Amino acid sequence: MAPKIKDVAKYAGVSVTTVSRVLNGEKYVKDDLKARVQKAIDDLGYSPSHIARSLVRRKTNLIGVIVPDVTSSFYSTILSTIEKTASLNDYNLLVCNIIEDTDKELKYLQVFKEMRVDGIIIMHEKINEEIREMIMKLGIPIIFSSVKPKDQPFISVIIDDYSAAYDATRHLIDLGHSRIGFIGGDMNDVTSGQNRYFGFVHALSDFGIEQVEAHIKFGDYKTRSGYDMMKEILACRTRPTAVFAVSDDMAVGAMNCISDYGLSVPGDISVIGFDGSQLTEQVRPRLSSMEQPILEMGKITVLKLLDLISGNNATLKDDVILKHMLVIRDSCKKYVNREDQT
Amino acid sequence: MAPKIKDVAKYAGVSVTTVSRVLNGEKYVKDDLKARVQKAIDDLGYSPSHIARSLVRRKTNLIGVIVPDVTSSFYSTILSTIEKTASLNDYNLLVCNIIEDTDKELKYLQVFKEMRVDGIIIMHEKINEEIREMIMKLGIPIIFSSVKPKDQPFISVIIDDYSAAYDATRHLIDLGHSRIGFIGGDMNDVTSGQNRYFGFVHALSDFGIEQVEAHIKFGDYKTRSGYDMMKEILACRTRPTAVFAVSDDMAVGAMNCISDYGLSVPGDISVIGFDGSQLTEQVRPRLSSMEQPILEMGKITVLKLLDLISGNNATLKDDVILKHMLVIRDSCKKYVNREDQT
DNA sequence: CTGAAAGCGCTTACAG
DNA sequence: CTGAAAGCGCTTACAG
Repeated sequence: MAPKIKDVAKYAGVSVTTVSRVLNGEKYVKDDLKARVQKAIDDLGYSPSHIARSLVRRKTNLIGVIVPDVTSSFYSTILSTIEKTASLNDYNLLVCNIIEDTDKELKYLQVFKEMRVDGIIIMHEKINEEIREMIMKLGIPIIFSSVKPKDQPFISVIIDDYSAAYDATRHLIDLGHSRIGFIGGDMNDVTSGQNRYFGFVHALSDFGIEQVEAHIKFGDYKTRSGYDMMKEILACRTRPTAVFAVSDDMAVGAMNCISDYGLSVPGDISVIGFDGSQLTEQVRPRLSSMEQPILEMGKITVLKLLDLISGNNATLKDDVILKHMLVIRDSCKKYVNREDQT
Repeated sequence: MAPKIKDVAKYAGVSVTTVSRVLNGEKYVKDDLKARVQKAIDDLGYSPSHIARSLVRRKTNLIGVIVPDVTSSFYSTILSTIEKTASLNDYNLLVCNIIEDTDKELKYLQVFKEMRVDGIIIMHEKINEEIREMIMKLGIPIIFSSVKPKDQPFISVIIDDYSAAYDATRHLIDLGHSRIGFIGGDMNDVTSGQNRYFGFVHALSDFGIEQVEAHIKFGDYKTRSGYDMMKEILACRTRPTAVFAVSDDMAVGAMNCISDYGLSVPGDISVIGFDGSQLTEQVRPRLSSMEQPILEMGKITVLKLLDLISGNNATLKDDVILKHMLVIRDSCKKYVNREDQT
């Protein structure tokens, strides 16, 4: 059995109170006692039970994290920076991977409650009434990262998805494209579904560009659905000359589809993605993308949560809006009218 | 403040012992009492403190996981299946992301100790003396997943990396290639460095194929290094007609390099990867790969660990060796002698 | 079938 | 500066 504080006290010939004091770096311990205790700790290889400490301190230094899909390039990256920031601040992560599974999510929230985690980070916006209620009842500080669920009082760290989508579309327009396809997300998602869609639509209308319904599809953010949606778009009589997909994964799927159908990116169709995941550099042509500041987003999410936990309520009610950034790579080119060419 | 067991007892008019009993589903509680307690629990919205329970039960249902890099396609996939299996068995994951940072790893092992995790999963094999000692002293059940550190008494769930690499090389040989490049891992890693390298080398020699030193490079398993190593290989006077990279990420880097240099995969150079990550399907051409059974590996790792935790020591000393599997996609083709062609 | 009491391994007033 | 004692929120013999 691992030694306990009592063993250390006995070994050092002091009270457990004194041992506790040197453990917690309190002053008011004479140097010689402190030294004896330290020696006892070293000799016995003692380390305090976090469990027991948590119980009395009413603080676990645990953060529960709900990720929609760790295998996604975007989420794994934001998770890695969340982990890093948490670790730097002596917090540990209880990671829960949810793949659109409300029951599992409820179960995990229950676990978070029983574990008495100090805070929670959620990275999806499919918050139904049941989950919403659960969260409210929990009474645990919570922050949403990269999303902002509809009509919820929760704090988010996000970008302005509407403007980001607008700017991405604008980029294609600036390149001379006027037949622009769109592969959106789930329209039940406000942040990554609706906002990005409306950014796209409004950019089109602001520049007097016609919206072709058949060129507008909605996927689930993953590569596979980007592929499938692109396939449907390519089946149309007239094809778009550019496509905007609201996730890099879908954009890559779209690129693959285009190339599997014997067309070229960006020769025949330009493609722009969204997120700024590492996939953008792993594919050829390298994918232009409207990037989220992923590392900063994860970091700020944790810092903000730690603020909430320590009760810094000043101005904490506000969302943090980070800046998006267009990163141009090789998947988009200027539109050239083929007929003019000949 | 959240209600405690005492509050429930008072509300229901019974002792805390009785409440505890219905909480733990013990028999020997009269139905009417049980009903009253259940009602009290529901009315008060009570849920037991996992912290307090852990303290007395000496069991936390926590598994500490050390991942070398969650943003890697391979590790995020194995992590997701580990999480799934753990969750199904009512275990939770404390996730630690290590990027070759011994200090952080030691710190985390210390945290695992203080947290009194029930078990540990480690997914890298860079176990130096310090870490080894730490692990031994911990006295916590531990399993290595996908790797087997050199000269350590720890149990691993792995494939036969030597044979897998041999078979991957053999595939290229069967396709008629005789100038075969190799992008290996860290030769300090027995599993993914040495074993794969020797599998490659022995396949060559078994088939009487010359080993060209200039075509043999070593990276760090990531896309970037696959790119850089391929660049060095391409700088040689004679180029290989096929390349085997010991991770899919590096293989993709190699493919990208080849294509950036105006050559084609598999037209000019065939490429085969290793792991079977989802990247294989996300790139074009789709990457042939010597695949590890990732999902099974993660699952078995957890189940084996749970066995260890519950003290099933029978035959537990043995590693689990899973089967590798060659998955042929579009990145390799039969070698055709250009001179014969003309 | 039920409850009072001890104990899990710590921290924290309180008293000296 | 130091220690005895209470308490964190549970479970588990033990007794009845």
